[in-house]
Amino acid sequence: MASIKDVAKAAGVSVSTVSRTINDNPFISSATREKVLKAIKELNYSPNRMAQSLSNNNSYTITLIVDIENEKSFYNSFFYEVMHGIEKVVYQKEYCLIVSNLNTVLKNENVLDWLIKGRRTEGVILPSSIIDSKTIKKLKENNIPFVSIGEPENLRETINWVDINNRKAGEQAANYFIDNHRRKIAFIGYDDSKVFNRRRFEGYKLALENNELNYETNLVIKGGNSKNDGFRMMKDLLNEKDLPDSVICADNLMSIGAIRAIQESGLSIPEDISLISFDNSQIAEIMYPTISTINVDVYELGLQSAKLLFELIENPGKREQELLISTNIEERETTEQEHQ
Amino acid sequence: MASIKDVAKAAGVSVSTVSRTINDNPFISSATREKVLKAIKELNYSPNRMAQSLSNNNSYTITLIVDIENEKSFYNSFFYEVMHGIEKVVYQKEYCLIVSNLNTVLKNENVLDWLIKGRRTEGVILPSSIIDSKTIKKLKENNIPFVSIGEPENLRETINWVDINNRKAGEQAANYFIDNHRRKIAFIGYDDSKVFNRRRFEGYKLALENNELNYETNLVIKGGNSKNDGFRMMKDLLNEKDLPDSVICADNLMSIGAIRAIQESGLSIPEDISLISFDNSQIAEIMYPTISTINVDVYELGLQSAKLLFELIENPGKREQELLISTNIEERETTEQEHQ
DNA sequence: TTGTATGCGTTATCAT
DNA sequence: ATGATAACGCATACAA
Repeated sequence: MASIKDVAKAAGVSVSTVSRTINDNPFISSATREKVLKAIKELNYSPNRMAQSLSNNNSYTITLIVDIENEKSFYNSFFYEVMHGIEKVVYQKEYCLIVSNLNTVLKNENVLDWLIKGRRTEGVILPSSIIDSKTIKKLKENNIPFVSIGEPENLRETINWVDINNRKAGEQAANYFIDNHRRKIAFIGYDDSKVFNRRRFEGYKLALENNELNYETNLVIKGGNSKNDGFRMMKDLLNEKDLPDSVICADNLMSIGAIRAIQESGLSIPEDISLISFDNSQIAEIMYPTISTINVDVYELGLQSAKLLFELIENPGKREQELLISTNIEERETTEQEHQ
Repeated sequence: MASIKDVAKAAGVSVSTVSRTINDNPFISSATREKVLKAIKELNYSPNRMAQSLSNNNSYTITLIVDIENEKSFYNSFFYEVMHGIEKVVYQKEYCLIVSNLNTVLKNENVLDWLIKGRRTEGVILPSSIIDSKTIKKLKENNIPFVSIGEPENLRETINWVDINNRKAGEQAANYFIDNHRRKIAFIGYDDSKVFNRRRFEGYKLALENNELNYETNLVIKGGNSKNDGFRMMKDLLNEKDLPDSVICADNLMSIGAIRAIQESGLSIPEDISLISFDNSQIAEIMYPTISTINVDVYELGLQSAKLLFELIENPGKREQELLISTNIEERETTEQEHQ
């Protein structure tokens, strides 16, 4: 493989001149530039990134830490979509994207420490779930810019983060029903241990209040996100004396069980009970009936995270930012479109 | 950040000695080793990977090229699961995994060229779909070991590849039905433009022949893999005079439509028609009924690919290998377990 | 505008 | 067993 020296020799100039040509240095005559460019082409030369890295003290690499509880739990393709958004901007910047699992351990330390100590990354994008004061301290001490995927919780420090606008999303869901003359809007799968879930619930409540609707506690069911959870919660709801005319599922999987419960009870969707869920995956489209959702653009989430990260890399000392990605409603068969 | 020089100074030895200590060189007295180790700990020293890369001419990085037709088509989490398998072995080897999209373009060249020319990768794992003679030539010329995810097609060259044992999988599906005294086994979604699909079909045929069952062409329906495809194909099948007693879906999504069609016709699953599909995702588990599948271990596929890649990296000139990952049957509600 | 020399942090060769 | 030094490929301060 040709090195910068070979090019210099071939072009009859010094290595510095070649280096300047590569890096678009303005102080170079167009005559010699042509010579150099010609030699570069003839030798099929391309700078060695490793050497550039060492010289510039820049790894030209950013890292995505992915949060997988265990090897078999990657059902949820959330991070995969996030990754593609990130990828887009990273390669545009001529950086590389390295991906690693949160619980990878190397030489008795976690990947993040390993990457930082090896000077292999210029910035990191990581899930809010793993961010604590210790991690923040470490990253800051090493001057590694980072952005959190998801709103962090229980944190004294202000950090940069990007998330879906879940409060607005909850509001959107409730407003949609209200616009469609639904008045008894249930919210199932409420789980206040998860920020995104709590935010959606807040939005739901807010929309009710803004429309002077009563907030009925018996229409809010707490629970998890499995299909069985959804089934049970919906059953509970259907056992009440007065039924809801619409349901917001706080997360995606539970909606499948909930729909099943409604169908089993003999009620029809969307006529008797209209249903909306939150999603970004194919599930909503493959079910019978297809599920109306507040569409969550996870690709955009990744894209914006990466953009923010590069802003931090390029302008150190920038103020912390919080960014919320807006959602939109995707009407499918579990809702009807009366209001249009 | 402390460099090897700082450590040398602190320990009162030369940089060579420190380097030897780091690299477990045997010709070093335990006394000085202790001194060096102590200094390393005190200075919190860690070797700079960029410098090691330059000196050793090793990027300590391997690349996964992911095949995404467009930004919105990452529904299928196939590559995400593959990635986790790869990740596992890559970091075990203290390498990094960089991930990039197939159609990323940099400086008028594709990522692969860019990575190779920048000496940023020691090996690459890429989908069979993008492997052609030109790509092979390029990789071989640059001495970059590579392994294909999936059996390649229309290739003169022999290359290293890993795939699911799809023929065996097809056989497994058919044999399962045969063992359960099903005799009219349909195969829907046959698509001979896809290797994995064709292999499954071959296995299906093989199992029939081995059991002296008639191969009935009207029980084989060609088609795609959408839920609507599945619905239509199953409808076609149900319009025949003699119905199948069991159905093998050549791919996952179509099974959802197929099940729907059976249900609409008033037949029951699995009593009247038993159904099996191929999958590795959550879909099979969230449907009503849950779908029996030939379980495809995509994580293992990634893991083995990476293992093979490192074998190639460590033993250049090794003979080409083909590796098939075996499948197993996951019985769920669309089949009954008579044979046990 | 161009060239020379030095440094980036390692490893490897050759002494000792 | 240890040390001095060149080399890896590039960027840059300084000199010309």
